[in-house]
Amino acid sequence: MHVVPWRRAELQFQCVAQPQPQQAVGAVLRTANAALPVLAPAWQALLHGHCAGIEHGGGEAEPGAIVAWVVGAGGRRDRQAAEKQRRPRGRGERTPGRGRVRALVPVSAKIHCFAPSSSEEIMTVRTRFAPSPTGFLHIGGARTALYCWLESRRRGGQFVLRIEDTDRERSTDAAVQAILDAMQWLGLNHDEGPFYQTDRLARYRQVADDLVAAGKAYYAYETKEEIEAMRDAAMARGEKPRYNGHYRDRDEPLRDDPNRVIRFRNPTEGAVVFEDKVKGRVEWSNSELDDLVIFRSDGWPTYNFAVVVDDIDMGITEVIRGDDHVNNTPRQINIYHALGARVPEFAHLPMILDKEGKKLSKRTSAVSVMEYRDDGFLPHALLNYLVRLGWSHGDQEIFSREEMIALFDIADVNKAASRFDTEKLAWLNQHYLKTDDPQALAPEFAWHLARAGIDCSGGPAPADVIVALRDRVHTLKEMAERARIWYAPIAEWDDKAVVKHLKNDTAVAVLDAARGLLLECEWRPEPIHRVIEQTAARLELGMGKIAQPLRVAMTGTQVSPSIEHTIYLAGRGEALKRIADAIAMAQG
RNA sequence: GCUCCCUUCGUCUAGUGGCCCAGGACACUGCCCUCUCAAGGCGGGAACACGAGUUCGAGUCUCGUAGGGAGCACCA
Repeated sequence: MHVVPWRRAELQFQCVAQPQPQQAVGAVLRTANAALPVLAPAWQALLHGHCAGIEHGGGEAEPGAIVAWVVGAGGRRDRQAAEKQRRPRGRGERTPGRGRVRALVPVSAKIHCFAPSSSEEIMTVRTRFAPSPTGFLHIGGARTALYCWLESRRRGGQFVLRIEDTDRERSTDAAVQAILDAMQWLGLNHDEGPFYQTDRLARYRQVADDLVAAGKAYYAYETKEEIEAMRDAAMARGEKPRYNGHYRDRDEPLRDDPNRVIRFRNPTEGAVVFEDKVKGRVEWSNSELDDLVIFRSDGWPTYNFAVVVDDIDMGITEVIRGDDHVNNTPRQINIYHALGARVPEFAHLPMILDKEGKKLSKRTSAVSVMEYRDDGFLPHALLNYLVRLGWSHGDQEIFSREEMIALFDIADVNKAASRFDTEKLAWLNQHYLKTDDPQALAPEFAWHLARAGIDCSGGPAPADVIVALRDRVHTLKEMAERARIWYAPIAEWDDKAVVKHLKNDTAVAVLDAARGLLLECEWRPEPIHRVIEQTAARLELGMGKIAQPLRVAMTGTQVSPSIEHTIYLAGRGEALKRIADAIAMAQG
């Protein structure tokens, strides 16, 4: 794609201060800064309005005049791309460095605004997520889906879900369902679909036939062995394995043959150029490309063909997908051209690696989104983590859904691959555990309790448990485990804890005193806290001497949330019973 | 092998030629707080892959080197 300059700012500067070697830099800058307000509108455009480059005025322009090109379409990438384009020029006429612009005083500044010239400016944005159902939704796919979703939401467009199931061997209904479930759990709702490629076979057939009829594709009959031999021969010559175009210009009559495929007649000359929103300008010589198969001998279209037909039919304007597809893009663009269709924008996202910097794999880390649910992560924590992996907005770490939608821009995504860091995810997860409304968290927590085999019907309200534990755990799974003590009797006593905190001189007195006060007090954490303080005051003991025996009595261990919460959550009856048991144990 | 892509603290990142002897966050670590464990508060160590070039000035622009990745299917 090319950059469409639709606004153009013309700034004219008079040269008053040319930086000289050794000259105080400050003096020059001061001159420049004084000039800034004069050209505020144009300067704003330069700074914020996607400046594509700065040029000396043409031949007729006054000496020192500077013209800035401002593009409407994108951000940083467009600028970089535009700079690359203007770069080739003679050494003698170097473009003035931008720093030097500040050393010039403007005599006039005007911006010409043209109405959007191409249809793409007006068209609503449509993105799509197109997984192939050969397994669960993995982390990389989830981020791609998130970015697609975000981009369509921010720009008021539509998000389409498409299932790419033309690989009949590996696609399963279970995988489709797993992906749908994961998308729903993450809350990435789609506006259209899911569309299934297997439902669209007739359409692919028709488009392929049209291409053949138009001479833009042709039948070929090589066997797989012949193709393989071709590839080996090319490799042996040190070349890239490519189809040799044997049937390209044969014009053989159509015949039935188990090896019959349709190949796309790829241009042999020239190059394919596109502006990737993430990677910047990508250029590909057509001589690197061969005539790819678009229809297989089994009667199904290949991926590269089906995506293009689908994306055209579904009106996709932004193709956002994994890095591994960059190499396919030039081929696909050629197909767009052959079909006379408008080429969408492309954005290829860098990979997500594991902690060691290797490809994510089941062996080293959790890869399925639903596995993260099982491990006790919140969907919005995962989303927040994912959105920051390869993208940022200044120093901000925490993003609500609304903020993500408002702030995200696919053009700001980084180019380099990033590593998945479970510890940072855990931190985010705890952040949301601490700040979310416990009531809102309760259903997901109850799901984890049930999953841990805990019957929460007779125990404390899940929301109360969340409040007591959220400062102490990173995941809901961990929280469910720690919550067990309030839903079931103490299963195991920590001997060390018993010896240290129950079998001592003061424990019985403490437990007895606390029991007396607990019998009467109002059953909420705050009054219970006051009971503990009263006990300490009455017995003239430190809080440690009071809280620890009670803690052991309540949990059988020396670790738990604050003592008032620990007691409160047990409920009055159970708390008193456990204290009585502990007194017996201390005396026995 | 060929083509394309990438490179700032251990990790995620800020960075648009002077605001940078590089900022934030996670992790690590010291102190404070404290009924345990945490959480929290205040500190600390820690990076521009390397080499040339352009420039008065380079993390930022150019070229090269090294390292890493992806693709090269009748898989998506």
